[in-house]
Amino acid sequence: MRWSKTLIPSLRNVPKDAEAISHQLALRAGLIRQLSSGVYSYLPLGFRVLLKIIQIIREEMNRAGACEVLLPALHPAEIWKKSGRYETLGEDKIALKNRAGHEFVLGPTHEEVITDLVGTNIKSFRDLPLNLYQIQTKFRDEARPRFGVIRTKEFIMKDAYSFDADEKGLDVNYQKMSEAYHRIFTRCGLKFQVVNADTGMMGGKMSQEFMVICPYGEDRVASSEHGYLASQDIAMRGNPSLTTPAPKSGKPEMFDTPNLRTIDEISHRYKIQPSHMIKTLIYMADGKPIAALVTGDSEVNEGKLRKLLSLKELRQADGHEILEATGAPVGFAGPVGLKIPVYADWDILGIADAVTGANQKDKHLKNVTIGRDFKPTATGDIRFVKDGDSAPDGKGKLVLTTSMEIGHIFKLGTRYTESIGAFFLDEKGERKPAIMGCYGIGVNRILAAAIEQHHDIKGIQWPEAIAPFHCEIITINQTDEKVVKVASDLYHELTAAGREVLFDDRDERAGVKFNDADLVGIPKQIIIGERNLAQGKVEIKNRRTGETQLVDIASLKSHL
RNA sequence: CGGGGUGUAGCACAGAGGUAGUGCGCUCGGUUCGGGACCGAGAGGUCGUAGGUUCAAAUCCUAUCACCCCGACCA
Repeated sequence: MRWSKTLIPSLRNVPKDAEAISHQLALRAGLIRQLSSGVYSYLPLGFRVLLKIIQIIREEMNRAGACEVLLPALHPAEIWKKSGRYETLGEDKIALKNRAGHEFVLGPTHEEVITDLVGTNIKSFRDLPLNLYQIQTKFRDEARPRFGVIRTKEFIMKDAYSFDADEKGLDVNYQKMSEAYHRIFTRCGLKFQVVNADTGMMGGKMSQEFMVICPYGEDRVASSEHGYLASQDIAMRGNPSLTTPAPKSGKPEMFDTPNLRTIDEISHRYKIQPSHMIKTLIYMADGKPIAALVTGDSEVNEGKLRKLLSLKELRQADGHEILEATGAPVGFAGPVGLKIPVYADWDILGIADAVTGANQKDKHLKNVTIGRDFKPTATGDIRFVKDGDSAPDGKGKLVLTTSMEIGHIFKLGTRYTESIGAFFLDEKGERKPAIMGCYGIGVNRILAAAIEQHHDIKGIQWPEAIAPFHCEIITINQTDEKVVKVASDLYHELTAAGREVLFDDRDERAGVKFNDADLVGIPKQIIIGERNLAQGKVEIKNRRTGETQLVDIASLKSHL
């Protein structure tokens, strides 16, 4: 590809307000262009990277025994309604209507359509197992697109769905896919780890996330040096078994806090450590109010609380419900005198003489001590883990790292096959729903992750396997006939030999071309200038190591 | 959906009631040319959009839209 005939923008001349490194470099190196919030065009350089990634995914899916299909981006809402997920899709869903008034969903995910498709095509256990995948654009009306290409409204996903006759079969497929994912991400040059994850709204029994550690991910992973590894959403911690210190005070005392509702406001105003405050949150648990207590510097993990209490539904109470449950408006709840069940995090056992809400408008209490002034219904691990918490196995401490999710695999079970209808007859002639697994990869995120993990101050250092080109030919002086002749001969020769070559044939100064080449990050640079040409030599530079070598033109190919 | 911010040339920004500006990029001419050159001459904008105040609005007011950031949310 000739640089001058390609849509590569002027690389010095690109917005520099981007947050994530991958976003900034993707813009500056001419891979992408923003169209609107969370929607990007891929320019030739970026698109070639996507194609490389897609090719690797195809090869590995094939090895894992999956078959490629292509499902429509528009799904009849009827199918979604059957799964029960349509109503709850909420913000995520982009719906359209046709002229007849029928509603369509612009596919945020494809469990429903694939299950419908498979359901009408399988009859017998002999038709299983089945593993189908596609690589397709997904649309999600993300509330907040972020970090450039890392979270977008429109993105390319490889999604695979397995259907099995029994649990054992699902385990086999799940394992195969897990191995395929390991190979894919390794081939793409990524360092990653696999963590147990929350199954979230998808339901199902088991799921694992493939996480890439980088400073601009949205997710946090908790790990211990003894091998504990889990997403922060579900990470547990060891019981610190705290004993409550003896209170220094006699009894709780009320004080005025006009219009001070948040932990921040009170800790600032009265110089109290947030860790010495009891944050009291009111939830509606299966329709009944409960209180959850954590220290002021912690956050309640609703997922953990829900599990601990075996609840179906848990949501934050609204202002009206809080007033009813505590007798005070939002911001003044506290455990003392509360009539509803109170669940305290273990941390609360470790503080005496704490500050908390008084259940009266504009009032808080100080000198509140657990056990003496209130008795929780139960204590447990109900907050998000923090750096330095002890690991749940009691061995070592937890460390949190920021990371980006690039793949997710689920054992779904029969949720969709039952509701949408994908049944088969087993050996005994019994009608059974197929057992399903689903497996997703964010293709664009691999591109972002690769940049996050492979760059330096000058630009991108593409891993060989997904670099947009194998090498870049740079002419030092595009007006020198001999240089141009040698360069374009070489370009044609290498291209004919199957090498992917970018030919920087612009009439720019050498410095500009060198800097652009380093920014774009193609692994090998072939530098052609009259000085070396006089000796019949050209220079090869390795982008990653910076090493250069002078070689004879004739022997160039053997050096690439 | 809540809180904050920004919309002026392709990009980054300045202008805070009275010829529409600067830097980079772009075009042309010349000198240069192995790590982001220099000189000279140009082209390019109904100042996001709509309404209002005013003799006069990029500037003040109102509404609206877009984008960014922080939260809420999130396969």
